[in-house]
Amino acid sequence: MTDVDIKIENIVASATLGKSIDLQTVAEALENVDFNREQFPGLVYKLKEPKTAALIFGSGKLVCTGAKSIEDSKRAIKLTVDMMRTMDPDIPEEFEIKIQNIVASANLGKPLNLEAVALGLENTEYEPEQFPGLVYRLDDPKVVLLLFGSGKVVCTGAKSAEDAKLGVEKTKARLAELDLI
Amino acid sequence: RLRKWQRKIRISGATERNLAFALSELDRDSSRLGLPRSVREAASMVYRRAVENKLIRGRSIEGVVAASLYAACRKCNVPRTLDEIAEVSRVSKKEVGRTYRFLTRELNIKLPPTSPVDYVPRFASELGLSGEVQSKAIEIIEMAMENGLTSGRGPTGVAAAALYIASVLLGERKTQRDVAEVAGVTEVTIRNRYKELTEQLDLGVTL
DNA sequence: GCTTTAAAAAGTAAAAT
DNA sequence: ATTTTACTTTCGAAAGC
Repeated sequence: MTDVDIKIENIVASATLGKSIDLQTVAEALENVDFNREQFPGLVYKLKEPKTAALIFGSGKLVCTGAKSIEDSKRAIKLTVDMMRTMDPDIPEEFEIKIQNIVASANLGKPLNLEAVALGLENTEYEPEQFPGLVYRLDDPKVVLLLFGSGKVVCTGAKSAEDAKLGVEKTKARLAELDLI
Repeated sequence: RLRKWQRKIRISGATERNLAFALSELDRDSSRLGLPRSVREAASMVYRRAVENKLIRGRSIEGVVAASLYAACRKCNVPRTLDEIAEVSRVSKKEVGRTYRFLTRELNIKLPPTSPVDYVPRFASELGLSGEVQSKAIEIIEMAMENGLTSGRGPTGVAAAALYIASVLLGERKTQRDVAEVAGVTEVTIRNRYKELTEQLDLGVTL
């Protein structure tokens, strides 16, 4: 009844190094880097393994996106910071990493009649003219789901894998409760 | 007190000016879209309610007018797409959509997603198709809805494909290109929709 | 609100073959 | 006419306009 397989598709995490960074120096030392201060204050650093992209800021804070597991996300951040430390030895070894958002996909198994779901389910937005998915906002856990006619689902906004899974399970239970699935 | 009174006059003057501007903007957009007076009145009602609830703050009058008109069209079952609204107003599609969501939420306006059926009369008349073809198209759309073939699909694409099929079935054939043009979708979309409809519904004819 | 990043879902669009 | 690329929606953090 509550068995739903979730696949983590993307993780966004942030870290604070506690020391300001000279982005210009980093930008000049590496090739696989994008940096346009006028366009965006962060320097973009991409890793092939794990396949991620890091946004590094002058304040010493950074954001990592693209990882498919929490472990990979942390590993990518450590690799990125190690790279930065080769240019600035003062960057600390220990720093905090916070998972900010987890995007996961799942399949409810049966197709959904989105028109019916839009009428029966609460807190939904469904505008097929603009997007094929129905937006469903859950309060607990505080996540947002995109429901598709195929029965496939995307859950985003979760801070933990547990919440992402819980979000999908609660959605499935609510749909069953309303006889919409 | 005198000053307070003067400010009030100044403010109400500005309020009236803004309302006059909004209504002229509404008239301009409405006439460009060829909308009947009843829809304009419905839109002005939405706009006035937005003003009463102080929903204009931080938003442009043009944007609120465009969103009010978009909502009124849907409520009156003579829908215009966000693209069409954006074209006649000087508001981007994104802004119209965002303001529409805001207004419907704040004013508790609950509108079901646009039905492809509501696009049939307009598209059909622009194509010069008969009432029989329209009825057949609506019949096809209702079958599609019952079989879950409209979930997630754009209403204009479904309406266009249904009209195309109906025109062929009743011997008033229109080209996919002509139907696509009035519906504002591509021929590929019509093709994809009619493939799905003819494959999954018993429409009795091989196209 | 915008800018930048990544990723899935499914529909639609535009450009390439 | 089919394939590829790309944009729509959702989320969050970062610094600054």
